[in-house]
Amino acid sequence: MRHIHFEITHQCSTTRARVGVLHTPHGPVPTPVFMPVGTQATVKGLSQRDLFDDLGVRILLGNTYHLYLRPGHETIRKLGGLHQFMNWPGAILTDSGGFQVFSLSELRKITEDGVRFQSHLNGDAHQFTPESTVDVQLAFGSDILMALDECPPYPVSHQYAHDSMLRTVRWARRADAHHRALPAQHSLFPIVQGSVFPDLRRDCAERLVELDCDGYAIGGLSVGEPRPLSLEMVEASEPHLPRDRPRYAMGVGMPAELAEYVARGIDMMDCVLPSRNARNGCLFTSQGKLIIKHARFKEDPRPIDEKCPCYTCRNHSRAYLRHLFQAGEILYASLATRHNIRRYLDIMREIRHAIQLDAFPEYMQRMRSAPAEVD
RNA sequence: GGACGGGUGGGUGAGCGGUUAAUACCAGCAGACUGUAAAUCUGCCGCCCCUUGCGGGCUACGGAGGUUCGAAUCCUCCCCCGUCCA
Repeated sequence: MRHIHFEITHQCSTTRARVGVLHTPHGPVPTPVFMPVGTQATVKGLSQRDLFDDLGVRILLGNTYHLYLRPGHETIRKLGGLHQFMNWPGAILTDSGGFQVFSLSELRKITEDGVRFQSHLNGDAHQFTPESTVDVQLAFGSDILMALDECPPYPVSHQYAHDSMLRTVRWARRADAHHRALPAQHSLFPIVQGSVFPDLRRDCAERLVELDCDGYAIGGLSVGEPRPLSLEMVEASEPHLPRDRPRYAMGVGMPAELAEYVARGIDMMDCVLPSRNARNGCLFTSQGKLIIKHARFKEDPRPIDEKCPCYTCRNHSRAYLRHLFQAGEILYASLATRHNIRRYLDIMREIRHAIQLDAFPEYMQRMRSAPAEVD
């Protein structure tokens, strides 16, 4: 029984890229798609109207660990689920908390049963298991649930990566079995791990495919490994995943890398870079990155990106945005985030368009020779 | 006129005989950020020199003298500022 149906409409004749539609209970999502990260039921700095109506976002991320701790999944369930709680009309994918195994490594302990977290909010202990994280995500009413996994750091030994990967597979089986036993209308994606070892990646993918899930994720990327390795790990995993299911590369990437992932068969990506970097003064443009706090923009009347059609670029100058940033004004975060998310979504639109025209390799060539930084 | 308190690097403000070119915060200038413990974090921040290293030189804690091997730190005088009493 397939709850999330994936329809492939175009395939690149040269690369492994494809264009399709992810049919979710909360509407269709054109792929390849970039999913903005809304960890705490909000993409920091933007309203749901900004995201859905203005930017055209159709799928967002939420986070199980954070929303379980606050406000609590039962609270969200009582308020009608995450969609109703945050008034989001589009689809929602929730991460399982597996990334917090990595990012909050000082505050957790891994056992065969699951992960015991010490809350970063108040120190309370909370046990996360493959089954409980499915339950929590079902309470949210997520369209796509992620299986609990262990995201190991980099570097890690082959032995550790191997043991960790097998545990992640066992957890995925438990999560899948638990999910199938419930009257869910949503889909559970397991996550391919294996650190930077191609043999483990392949092994992991092959084991997870036996679960016949609606989609598969490739995790454990961008945890400090050299950039090329991230792409190599996708190359090692993707051929072993079913061609007719969506593939989700978790936590990537820089603007110039998006097409690289798509070329390797990736349909879904998410990353905090556009939102976090926006707040920290790093803006992405068609001419490369622009650090808005640089003194050279103090009296620059131009928009962030002359070619960008976003609200921020149509209405405000670099000088004004720099002023807002320097002054610590809250409007800055909103305007900057709106621009960066728009930039990512525009790149994805360009990618889809290029694939539809079967001109994707040429598009990649242009992206590879694009400037890294605004001059 | 008198009595106290105080004048420190762009600002606020520590230090009160050597380890002080001088704590901290702010401002300023850069760097980082990849399934968000992040509107965060890191570095630089008197001038000059050597591409260099915990490198060298110069100038600096209101001003001028003095005590001392050594002073932002102690003494004398002067100039400012604040509070209080006339």
